[in-house]
Amino acid sequence: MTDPERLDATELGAFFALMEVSSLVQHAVDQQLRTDGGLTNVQFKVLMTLREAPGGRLRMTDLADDLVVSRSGLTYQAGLLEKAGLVVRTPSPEDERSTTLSLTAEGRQRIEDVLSGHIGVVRRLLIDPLSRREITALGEALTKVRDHLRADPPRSAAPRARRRNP
Amino acid sequence: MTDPERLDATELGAFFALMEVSSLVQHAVDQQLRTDGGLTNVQFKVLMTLREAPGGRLRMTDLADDLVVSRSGLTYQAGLLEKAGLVVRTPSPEDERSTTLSLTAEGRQRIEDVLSGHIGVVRRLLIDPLSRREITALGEALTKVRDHLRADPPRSAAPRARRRNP
DNA sequence: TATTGTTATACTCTATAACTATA
DNA sequence: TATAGTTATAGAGTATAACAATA
Repeated sequence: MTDPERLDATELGAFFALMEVSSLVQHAVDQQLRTDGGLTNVQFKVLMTLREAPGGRLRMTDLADDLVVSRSGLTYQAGLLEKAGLVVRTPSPEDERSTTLSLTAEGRQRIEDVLSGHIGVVRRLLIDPLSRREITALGEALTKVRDHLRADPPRSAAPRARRRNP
Repeated sequence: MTDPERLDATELGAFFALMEVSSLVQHAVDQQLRTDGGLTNVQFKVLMTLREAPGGRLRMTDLADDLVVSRSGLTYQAGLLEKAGLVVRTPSPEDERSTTLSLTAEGRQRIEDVLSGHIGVVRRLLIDPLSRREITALGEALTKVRDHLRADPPRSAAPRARRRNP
């Protein structure tokens, strides 16, 4: 199609706008999570992932894979969250090697405390400035890109080989 | 308009797609910069900002403001870049307190070495999957959001008060 | 032997505060 | 007094490798 080593003004504009907007939104969200719930973004993701999981619990390794972090990194974050009472670590009955990380009632409450502000930030910064039409167009374009990225993951984003009980 | 504490499926989809796409693209770009030029994203930004500046040079403080980092943080990065020969620090003649950071020939070359791969990644991941129409729509929506974000900066993203020689 | 999770450790990056030198 | 830049220092977070327990 076009020269692969060049981007025209429209293409470059879309790229720069994407990076700037996501960075500003991310920054605002980080701040909101910290202010409203004393959570970092990673910690929020841990809690949200647990909440989505059946029973609000996941094995450490599976969770680490979901979040694409090292197991030792997750151990560190789980320690912080457990100390805060938002999560508990319990040995798994079926496999004594495993640890199950479970959301506590406090953890669920913390998500509640934070979620409406979270949504508020997103709405105010990203949604409100756009017409319905533009939101749809934005979502469709980005979803298309995401599907391509997932189909052909850029090396480092590739999910780890998932070892399931054989 | 709508309930500020809720986002419908379309709105939520746009938000999630934005965060996932930007994160994957950022990750791919980081890797490309590291592989092709041994540069982190911050270092690349330093070099690019210098290249855009008249004479390829900027005062440390001005550069720190541009990049929204602390001066000590920039000192650290400037040290790395200088050790790599991509940049030189020279005392300013007009104001003996100031240090001017300048791009070296090597620094310019390094940008060249990295830039086509950089553009290639962006094209391959973000541009190629989209039609021309979609690229335009994406850029327009994001530009609109960006303009709003800049007009009403989310606290922490506010540019610092710029002290100019009074 | 392989896997789970933790620990010990090292490294990168960032920022705050103290400091030096100019203005 | 105020500003420019560096340095000393500390803190957060990440990962790799070694380890203990279990499969």
